[in-house]
Amino acid sequence: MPSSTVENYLKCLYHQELTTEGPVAMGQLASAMGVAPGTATAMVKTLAEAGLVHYEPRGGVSLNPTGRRLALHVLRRHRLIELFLVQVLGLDWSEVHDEAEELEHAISDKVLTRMDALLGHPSVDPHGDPIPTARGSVHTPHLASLADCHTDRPVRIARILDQDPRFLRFLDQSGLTPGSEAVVQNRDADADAITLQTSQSRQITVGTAVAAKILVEPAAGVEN
Amino acid sequence: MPSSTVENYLKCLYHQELTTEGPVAMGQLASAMGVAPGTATAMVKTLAEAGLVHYEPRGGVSLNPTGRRLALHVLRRHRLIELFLVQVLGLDWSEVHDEAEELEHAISDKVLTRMDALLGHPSVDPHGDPIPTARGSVHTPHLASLADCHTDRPVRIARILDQDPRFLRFLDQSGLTPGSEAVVQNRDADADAITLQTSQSRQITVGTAVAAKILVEPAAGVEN
DNA sequence: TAATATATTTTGATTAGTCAAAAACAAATT
DNA sequence: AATTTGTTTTTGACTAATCAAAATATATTA
Ligand SMILES: [Mn+2]
Ligand SMILES: [Mn+2]
Ligand SMILES: [Mn+2]
Ligand SMILES: [Mn+2]
Repeated sequence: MPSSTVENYLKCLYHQELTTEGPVAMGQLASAMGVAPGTATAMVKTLAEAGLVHYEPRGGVSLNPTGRRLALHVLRRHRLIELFLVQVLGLDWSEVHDEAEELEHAISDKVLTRMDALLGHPSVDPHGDPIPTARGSVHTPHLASLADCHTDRPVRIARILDQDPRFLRFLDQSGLTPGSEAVVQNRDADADAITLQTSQSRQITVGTAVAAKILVEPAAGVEN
Repeated sequence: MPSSTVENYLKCLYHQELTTEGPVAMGQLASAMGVAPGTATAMVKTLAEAGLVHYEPRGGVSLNPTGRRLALHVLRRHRLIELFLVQVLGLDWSEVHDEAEELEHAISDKVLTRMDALLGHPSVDPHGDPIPTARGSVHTPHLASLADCHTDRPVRIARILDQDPRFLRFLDQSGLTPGSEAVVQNRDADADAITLQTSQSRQITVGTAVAAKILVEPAAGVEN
């Protein structure tokens, strides 16, 4: 069975591929994994050896179907665990990512199946990230962000593209958690500022970089 | 932080010390851990180096206070996880030991604390094994076994000294799970046989080796 | 006491994962 | 076309955990 190191590399490659067209460069993988470049090269060779990726020296690396299936299985474990920790054990959504990063390698399929059932076969985790199915498919609807959605129309926060605990706690404080609603009132490109009204009628201003990490969908009952 | 290998060795030493007077021999540790003798020697040296055990070459090894505290902490995690898996996720008591053997190294104190609270600060795990407290004390009442308790008096199964799934499923089938009651009707030393009546009025005969692994206490309402 | 058996330790290797730094390559710039 | 820059790969080394087999120490037995 794959080591937790292998699982982490595969998951990392999966994430990198989502935001990269074509193969992933060694440098990109190395910095995403927080290892030296040579370490990434060595590891990618063993992943290729194990039949999990396609590797072209100096041409980058990409998951093959086997590797992608495994990556999605790890991701499923990760996200179900996160939701479990929040829903069943009452941990804060800002702290579950790091916990899940360890537990995803230790939990058996039997336990995972029970957790999934207990949670009612959920489709998204506490951050709104989609949970891959047991058969390895992910449904990732295209969502606008606060940086590019309609203004003056109620939207519901659907997904947060950042796991940083500080940032998540800030969103909590601001009432910008998945499920809550908001309206973008103004975008000032020069000032890099986006002003919005939360459902608690608070007015908040954030920069574009932050707004782009907050994905939204039209609020319930609102036609797009 | 200690590696999971270190944690396993410490836990193993703790168990061995319970049934050994004086230091634990290298051979005993090696076979309990399922490693070659030389591996045990090497590992014990690094444990001594790390200030967790006292090691006398050719004289055996024993936990020091630091090592024992750590061992008990791992044991606490192990047993709370077992109970959690049974009570919250509905796994069978015969399969939780192996699961816990992995999870005990992956779970944080924060998660452990939540599990403990959710379970109502339990004192024993699904096998009746006492759960060490967070401060590292274990209450291990002296219990008779079916091999040496009174005959013709109702007893309650309190603890099972074997984690083997096959054995645990056999006990399940026989109605000899912790909490259930039984009466020893007859002991035949020559035949190595102990006959008992279960609370479902079934008659069961087991050998001494098995009876010795089933610890009991006087049934409720019965004066000793 | 000497010989033998048993347990323990040492030695030399192996595997997974890592780093630092040198070498090689590819791309961009002059 | 030649040089500079940036990226990738290679090399040599290290740590944790392990094994097999040789060497050594201790106990047992004769
Ligand atoms: Mn991980
Ligand atoms: Mn998540
Ligand atoms: Mn373990
Ligand atoms: Mn147990």
